[in-house]
Amino acid sequence: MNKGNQTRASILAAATNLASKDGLAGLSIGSLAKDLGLSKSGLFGHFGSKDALLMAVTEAASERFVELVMRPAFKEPAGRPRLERLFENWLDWSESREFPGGCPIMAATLELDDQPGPLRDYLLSQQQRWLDTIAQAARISISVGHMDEAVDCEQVAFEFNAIGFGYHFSQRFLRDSSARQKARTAFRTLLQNCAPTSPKDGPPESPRGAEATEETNDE
Amino acid sequence: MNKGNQTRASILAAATNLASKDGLAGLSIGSLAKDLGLSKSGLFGHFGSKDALLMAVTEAASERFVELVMRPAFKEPAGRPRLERLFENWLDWSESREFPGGCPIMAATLELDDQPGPLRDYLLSQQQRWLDTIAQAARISISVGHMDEAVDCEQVAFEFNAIGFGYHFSQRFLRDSSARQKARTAFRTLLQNCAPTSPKDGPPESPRGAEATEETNDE
DNA sequence: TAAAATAACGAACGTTCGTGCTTTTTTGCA
DNA sequence: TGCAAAAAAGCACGAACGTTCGTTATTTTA
Repeated sequence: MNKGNQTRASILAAATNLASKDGLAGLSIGSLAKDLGLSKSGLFGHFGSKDALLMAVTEAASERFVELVMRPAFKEPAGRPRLERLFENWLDWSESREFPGGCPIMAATLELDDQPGPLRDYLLSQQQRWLDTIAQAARISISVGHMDEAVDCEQVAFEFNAIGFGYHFSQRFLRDSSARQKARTAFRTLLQNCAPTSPKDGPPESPRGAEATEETNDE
Repeated sequence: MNKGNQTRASILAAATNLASKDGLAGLSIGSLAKDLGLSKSGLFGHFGSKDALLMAVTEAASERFVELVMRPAFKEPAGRPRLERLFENWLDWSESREFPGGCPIMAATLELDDQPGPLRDYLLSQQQRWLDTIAQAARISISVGHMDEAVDCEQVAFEFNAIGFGYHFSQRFLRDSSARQKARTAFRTLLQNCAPTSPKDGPPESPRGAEATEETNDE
């Protein structure tokens, strides 16, 4: 590996750390350079602009997410085990030592929800990919008989994701030490509600997500 | 009302707007003054420091939250209706025209999870109050027979909150037009899972939250 | 209506921001 | 070992940041 790419990588690592703690907006080239013992201009030369640096940080984190969270889950057998693995990997990722300030993608997502531009576009595509992966895993779960056919897979993805957000909030902001257990409990309930009508444990119940058109009073 | 308090109020309103879109970190006195047609120093004099301004914005939003979300829910009968009202009010609040960039409290929460100080302390106390309110409403629901006695109310608060976060994400970042419906569905499922063992509709099921000590492999 | 208090102003402070230049140092290859 | 290329540093810029100052204009109180 070149010297250039090498320091570029170390810059990205330090930048990820900083962005994790202070957000993308809180990431300044000056402080980043000081942390690394580099000059501002020397660091700057590696990326050409602040926006390019932010994009590079985001891309790096995103690729790492695929590597650590998504990819290993596909070694699990299709269906419920894969979904469970996706969930556990995500929690692990969220409290990884790699991100002392929490998942930078989630932080960036909430930071950029009203700031259009290529960075938001990229994040959006990645988030949709993530939700698609969950929904697709749910669809496979149905086809292998781990879930009821009436289950709404988009709804499952929504709730899967919601539990993750709730966990992140409880863990990082509230510092609730039982956050992970609560997230696990919520996730188990979610899967349980999706179980086929004749599972080996638990009584039958009405599967969720079948009520596409329902009575909604307002809106 | 004094002239001073009057402009102070208008400053707070404009600042809330700005913070809603760009986050607390993105709120600058210069741009705020320009928006209002004031001088920087004139605006500055009302608060004495940037931190004080941020705190004032947060307090104002928090008080408004109590007024618009929490308070009206207590006009509903105790139990399930109150919980439902809390939830709907929260969703309404989240997409209120008052906050073009989404709930500033939620944004601040995710922004400050690693920045200790009085502002974080205040937000933490408010968030805990919010979660306590939900848990307490669940406890009352049990006592009036709307929920099973085995229900873990802290767990309910966690999931209630998680659905709200998931909604905020889907609505504001993904721009998913069915976000609200998904959130409603998730919430209805949550309540359904908490129903007493002999409800008038739906088959019996194992109530949640009773598994305090369980097998957890790692961690 | 006169006096006291407050609100708002404009200019300037020192600092940090991102970003260009130019120069020096380091690296990798013939 | 010498030399071109790449990397890093140095310096400077214009703008924006939060903040302080002294002064003027406007309210409020007496």
